[in-house]
Amino acid sequence: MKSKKGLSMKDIAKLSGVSVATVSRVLNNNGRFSEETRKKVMEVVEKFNYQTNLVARSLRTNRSQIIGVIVPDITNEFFAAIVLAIESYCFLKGYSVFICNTNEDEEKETAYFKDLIAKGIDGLIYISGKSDKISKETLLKDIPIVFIDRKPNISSNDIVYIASDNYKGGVLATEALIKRGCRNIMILKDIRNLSTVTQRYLGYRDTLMKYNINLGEEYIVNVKKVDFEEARKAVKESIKKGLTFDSIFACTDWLAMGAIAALKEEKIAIPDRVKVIGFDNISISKYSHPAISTISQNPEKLGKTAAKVLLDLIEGKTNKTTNYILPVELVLRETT
Amino acid sequence: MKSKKGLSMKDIAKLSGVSVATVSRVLNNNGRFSEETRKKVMEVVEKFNYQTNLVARSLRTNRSQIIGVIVPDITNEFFAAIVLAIESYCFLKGYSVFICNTNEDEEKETAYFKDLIAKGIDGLIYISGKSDKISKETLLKDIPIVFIDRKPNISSNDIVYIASDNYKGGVLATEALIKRGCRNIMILKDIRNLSTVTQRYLGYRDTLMKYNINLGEEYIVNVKKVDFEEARKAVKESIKKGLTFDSIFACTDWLAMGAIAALKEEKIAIPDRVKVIGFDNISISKYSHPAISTISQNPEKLGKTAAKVLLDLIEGKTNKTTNYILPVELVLRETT
DNA sequence: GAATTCTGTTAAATTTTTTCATAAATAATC
DNA sequence: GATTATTTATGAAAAAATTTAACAGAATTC
Repeated sequence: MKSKKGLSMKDIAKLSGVSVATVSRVLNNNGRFSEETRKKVMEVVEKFNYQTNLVARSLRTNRSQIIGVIVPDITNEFFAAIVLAIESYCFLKGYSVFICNTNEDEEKETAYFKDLIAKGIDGLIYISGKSDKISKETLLKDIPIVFIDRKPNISSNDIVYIASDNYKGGVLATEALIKRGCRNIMILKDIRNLSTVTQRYLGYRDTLMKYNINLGEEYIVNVKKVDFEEARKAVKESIKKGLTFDSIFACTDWLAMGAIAALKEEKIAIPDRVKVIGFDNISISKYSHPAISTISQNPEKLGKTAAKVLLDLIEGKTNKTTNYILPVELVLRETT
Repeated sequence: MKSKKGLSMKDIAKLSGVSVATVSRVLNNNGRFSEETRKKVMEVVEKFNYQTNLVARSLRTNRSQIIGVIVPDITNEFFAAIVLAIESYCFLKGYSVFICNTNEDEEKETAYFKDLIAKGIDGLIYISGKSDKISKETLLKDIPIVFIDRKPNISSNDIVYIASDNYKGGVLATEALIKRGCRNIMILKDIRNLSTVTQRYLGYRDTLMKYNINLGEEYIVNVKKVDFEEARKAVKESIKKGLTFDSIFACTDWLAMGAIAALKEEKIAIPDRVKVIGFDNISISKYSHPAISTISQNPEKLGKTAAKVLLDLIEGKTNKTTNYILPVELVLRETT
């Protein structure tokens, strides 16, 4: 693959009869030059459709106008929406984004992180990553980092954390069920204690306490993976064990989907005998049957906020390290 | 944001008492060096966790180990699955990917294309892009390009086209409906004549002909946008107009979703009075009510194939410009 | 003693930005 | 109006980190 290399500044300089430095000055509107030379240079630039070699610029300036986004799974609608928002904002501001799917694989995360640094990214957005492993290395290079969704267990000047109000979401979901007469509320959640899930759980727990509801450990049903099948099996098992519950707070819409499948199979009427509420408000929750009540997050806002904060940090427009907690909303549909 | 720049080869050279070139040779396992020096160098490299500056390498070698992916909307599950497959394969092979959402905006497409070239990408995957606008510029720089899904209206040595067998999909869908007794089959499709949709339509048309079914123009219902609401409105309008149809072939699952919503609102029984079949087999089609029969594509295979072909082209392992048409499958569910 | 092999050094190349120096033009001073 | 001071425009050269090619010296083999 021989590549017909494009013109370089040197060529432009020669063609327009000035020095390389002058071309650079004109192109970047930086330093002094006469109107006359500007015109001369720009004519040649346009005639030959000259494009700056961004690799060379990056080497020289140590700035790349590139950020990295590390995300578990872009196939997940919620993450995809966040990424889209990041990408859109970055495009507007002249940044490109490296997309890095980790599938929660720590090794892949570390490998990507190193590679991104070596490629000279200006900043990094970490969506729900494992976040602990890289802490030390991260802090050595100091590019700004923004965490979305999952809280990092490290802190630094250049680190910001952005998430939805998961605690409030847990409260809203639980209260919605209690207001509809439920007392035996099962919570269906990821077994790993991710900050997001933990917050939702705490909202649930505190709300039960507030209403003087006391439930045994068996009402906390953990699944190994946030996945339709896992949820279906777990709920089915609880039914088989004879657990009496009148509602399920699923910490994810996909878990809710699985729970509903189990209930249907057992011919348990929704919402009459058991009510269900999910979390995330992914599109499927609206169109599945029955339509799932849920707590909606705003992934666009999460993504845009993250991108904005990161770019501001990169460009030195801010250096405050405040965290952002975005509001959630209760969406009532047919399962409650 | 002062950046504590990492060590350079020069530092490693100094620290291990050899020359820069020697360090390079050791690191790239290129040229000759003694085992002794190798050890000396690697010790220092590991001790200080040296990372090659990929920007400098890229500048010198004119190779970046980066590819670009231009995609209309990563939020679309089908595209997301393709992108994930691309990314996974690239990661395995040591490439990173720039993700570029265009939202079908031609200007954004062109801007991204230029930027990607300036950033020195080694190759490009175009998913269902507008593909015509950039043709000339594309061919000037000669990096290999692989098109997925939508057929480019240009051809070149370095261009490959990969898609599902959309024609066959159209045939399968239409035959499935005919076999279930349908004769008045509406086709619901995107008004833009994208190669994918056109192929599906031709499959439909030819199948009707094969079975001697003759339908008026009014059975071809076009929507401006592939979108739930558009489909709902369009189908509703056809009903109001008094069109008699016993089935709908929707060229996309999302269109099928909208069609079903319209039918439900009009209290038309599915599949008893009207059967529906979609295209793509996105996850929602399985879980919506009634579950949608559809033609399944294999986005993972599309993405992986595209990535493999592109990387082979980049690395000169192949230079054949064959196109790939991947098989589709009929998935029967409740709407037929 | 010549040819071959091995090892390491030096210098050039990639493209852009920046610093420094010089030349030219303009303004300020007496 | 001549001299100095200031401003403006431009070019030359260095720097950024790496790879590669040319080269030189030493060791080995024939």
